[in-house]
Amino acid sequence: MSISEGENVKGRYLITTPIYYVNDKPHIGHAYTTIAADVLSRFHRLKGEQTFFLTGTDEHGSKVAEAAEKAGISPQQLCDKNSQFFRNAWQELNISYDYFVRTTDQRHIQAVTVLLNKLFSAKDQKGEKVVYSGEYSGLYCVGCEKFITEKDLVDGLCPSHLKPPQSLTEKNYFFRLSSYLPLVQKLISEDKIRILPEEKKNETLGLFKQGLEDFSISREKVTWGVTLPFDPSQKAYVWVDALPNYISAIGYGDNPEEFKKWWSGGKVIHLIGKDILKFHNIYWPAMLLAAGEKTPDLLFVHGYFTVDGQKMGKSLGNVIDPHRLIEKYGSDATRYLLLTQFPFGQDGDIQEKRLENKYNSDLANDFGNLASRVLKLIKENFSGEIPEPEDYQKEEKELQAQAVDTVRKVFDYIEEISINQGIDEILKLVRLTNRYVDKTAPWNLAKAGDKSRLRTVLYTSAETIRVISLLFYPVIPQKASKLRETLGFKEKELIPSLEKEKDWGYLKPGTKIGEITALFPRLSEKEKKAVEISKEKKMENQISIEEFAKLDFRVAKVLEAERVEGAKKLLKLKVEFGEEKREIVAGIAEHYKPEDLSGKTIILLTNLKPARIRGIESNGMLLAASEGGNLVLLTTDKEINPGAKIS
RNA sequence: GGCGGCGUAGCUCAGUUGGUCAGAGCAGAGGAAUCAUAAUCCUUUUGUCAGGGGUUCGAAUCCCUUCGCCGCUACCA
Repeated sequence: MSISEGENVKGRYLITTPIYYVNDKPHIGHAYTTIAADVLSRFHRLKGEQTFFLTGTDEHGSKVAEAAEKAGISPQQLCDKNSQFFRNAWQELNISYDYFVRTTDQRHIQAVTVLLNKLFSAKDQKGEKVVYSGEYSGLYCVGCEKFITEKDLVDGLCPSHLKPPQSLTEKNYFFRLSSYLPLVQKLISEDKIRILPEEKKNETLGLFKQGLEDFSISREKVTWGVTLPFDPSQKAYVWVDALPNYISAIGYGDNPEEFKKWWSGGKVIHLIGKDILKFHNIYWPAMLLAAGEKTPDLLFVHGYFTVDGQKMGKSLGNVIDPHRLIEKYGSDATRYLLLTQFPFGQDGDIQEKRLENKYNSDLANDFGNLASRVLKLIKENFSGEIPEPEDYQKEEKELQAQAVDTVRKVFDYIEEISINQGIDEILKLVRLTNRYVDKTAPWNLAKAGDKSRLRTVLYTSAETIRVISLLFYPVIPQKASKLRETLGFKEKELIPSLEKEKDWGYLKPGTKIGEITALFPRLSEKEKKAVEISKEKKMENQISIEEFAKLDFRVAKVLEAERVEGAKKLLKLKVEFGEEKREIVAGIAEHYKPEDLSGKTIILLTNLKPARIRGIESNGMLLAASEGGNLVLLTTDKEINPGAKIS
């Protein structure tokens, strides 16, 4: 057990995003996580810390194999193609990853093989084998030749083959998660594995209470995957294939020194979305412990967002392609806007209107215009050379103190992954500088011919803008560099360094400034409309008559009823309506005895998606009214034939 | 049903351990200024801090409870 050897070298970071499944196209959700990771990485590099920023694609699994077959190409070709989409998107967004891992890379496969062997030969504290063979049972579609989950079913049928799946059992290898749960739980509650935000830590700890079962690490029927070294008839299942990307990319399988440098020698930060919380917060540390490796230092779980109040989803057609935002706002502004819509770590809503507002107010009006006004004043009054400050007065000293203080605050926030607060501090400094410029009114000093005071004021303003360019660089790298170029920095200094320029006075008087252009041109009303996607907002909680008409309610008669074995609340009912007979399961056993039900007239929703409850398929839902602990069945006021439609 | 989270100005949200905590930004209104991307700066309206009860000298902040929303989960369907 090597948790104690995790004596971190200060200032070395491994920062990761999840690896994205190649069956998806890059969307705004992927972009969000990746941008955040990029911003964090750039902040650490700015501090001069060693940083390894890792992202990549997850490429195995039967879904990929299927998609490839459909497209008439090999799975590898499909992966090559789709993986490239992600790299293109990241290039557009200026993502500075150090390594792009692909689970179909030979080196990844090798690392997974090494890990699997390690796990296979590992024993837990009680001396039991960590990996054991067992049986996995699930719903299997013969057409697809794979297991499908209930969620994938449409009307109880496999959506691609329109056949009911069959229950099937296959041999699998399992990971003895149970042996590591107490330790993982302890590490999490003691913040040895830190989980942020705090709520997500609690949520994770809550999972332990619910009981977690050993999980399967292999599949027999899958062909596109990593072959188990100890059983060639099986492929590694997603979690033992995907999660190890974090170590394969830094040399777990082929470069122990490099691996050690980053993994045990650095602070490991995983950025994840809340959908994969359980796997990263529990499975992954457990696997690492079993393999004798250090557990991650920090798991940051960020939120999900809705778009204009609606969940994002392919079916809803409101998936935002990062391209569109980049076209409208540019790469830097897109980065800024996505990160500032809501606190990192919470769920939030993205609204076109708010993106526009924020672009204009923060970036164009506050920041861009500040740079413009100050630089133009320098150009006009000092023929484009940074003036030499003379006598710093109270106003200057205050602004200086604020600027220096902001640098400290921003880095403090970033250390805690509070990206929003960090950015907010930068914006505060921008506003402060605008206020300073207004208060000192350099244009009046120019008119009055007070050159001495004017020099001091303009130098102070420009120098503060330089500090802002330093702090803003990780968020908006291109624009920040552009601004630095205008401030007169040469190539090597376009990328700032905290060490060199954290103190006041880095900007050298006499430096010739460059050509002044608008950093973030304001969006005109026309441009706003050009890309608008707003749709009629539906009244919440109201449905249309068409929607109601989709519900097929019928009068039905109960033929027989019986208890469901082992279930307190469930009854299995045979019902009849019109010509049709059906079996449904209803949770009414605590209120109705089976013998009282036969012959009863009920109201049945007939076109509800079937569901398996306690192994029995239920093909409809009867209506009942409940209040507190009371429940009564709905029936008809007078006799009517079963099958009668209700509307 | 269980577990967890959330509910603070029109909007997005800050409010560590209870005592200037009733705030910021945006939007709205009025004004100043004119260097600047018609940008900036100043002033300003709205809040039973979801409702109720309790602990306390004192609670948005702790406890109980009700309501609403969200997530996971279950013998909901």
